[in-house]
Amino acid sequence: MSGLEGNPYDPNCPTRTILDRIGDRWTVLVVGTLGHGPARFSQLASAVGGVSSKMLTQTLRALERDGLVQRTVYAEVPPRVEYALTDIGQTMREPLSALEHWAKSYVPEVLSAREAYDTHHGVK
Amino acid sequence: MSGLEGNPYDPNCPTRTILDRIGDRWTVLVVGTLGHGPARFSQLASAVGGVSSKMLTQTLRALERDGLVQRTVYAEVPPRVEYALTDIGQTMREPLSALEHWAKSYVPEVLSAREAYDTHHGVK
DNA sequence: CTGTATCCACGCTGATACTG
DNA sequence: CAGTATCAGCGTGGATACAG
Repeated sequence: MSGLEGNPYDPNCPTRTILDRIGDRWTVLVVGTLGHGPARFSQLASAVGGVSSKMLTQTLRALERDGLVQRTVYAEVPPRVEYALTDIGQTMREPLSALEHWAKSYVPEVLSAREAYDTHHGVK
Repeated sequence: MSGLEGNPYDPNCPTRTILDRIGDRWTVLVVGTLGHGPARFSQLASAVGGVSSKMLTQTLRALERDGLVQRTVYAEVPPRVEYALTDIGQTMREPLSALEHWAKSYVPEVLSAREAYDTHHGVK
């Protein structure tokens, strides 16, 4: 019964695990970019936009550790490193797309609900 | 083009908006619980488990502000407050379920990928 | 019962500088 | 090119106490 309910700290709760991963600021953007095909570190950096190399590395490492992204280093000079979604990584795009689709459909309403709320209560 | 790509700080990016909301620790649990039907504050508290009243209130207020949850106060003694998903709130359950379903299917693999990774690299 | 008010510690994140 | 190292700031969330 560890789905939309359950202890949020339970490391065995699958939903919490994935939520913790996609809840950060860059993971979804990186997965979305890699969905178009493999990309190099610098390509990802400019495609995502505004991400520091530290954060990009950190995001990529987490994804790699989870088996969602494949990291390939080519022994060249200058160094070339390519990242690609694994098969599992690919499957994650679907629920993410569902979320994106929902967002595009309803967030405008959410935003206007916020305005209305802020108008009737104190806007800070 | 503000979907799985785009500026993560853009307040107009729908995906970012929803990700910011469900990325926290309690929102998904609360929505999941309310999916079974309306519930009172104390019912939510025990159903979710481990949440402080501060955090539960904060989560509920955010959901209410976004028009996803309806808050109804009954002028009784002792006070009774009931929370329920709005129509829009209900629609959000679908993409959340998709995510949950994905999680249940693939997180076991993710977890073993982590173990494998930690074995080959330094485990802390 | 249903919250509100404080205080505080932790972790995430960005900026900056440096390296193979 | 593709990172790593270090540091500092800020927000998020928990504990606790109190209130309508």
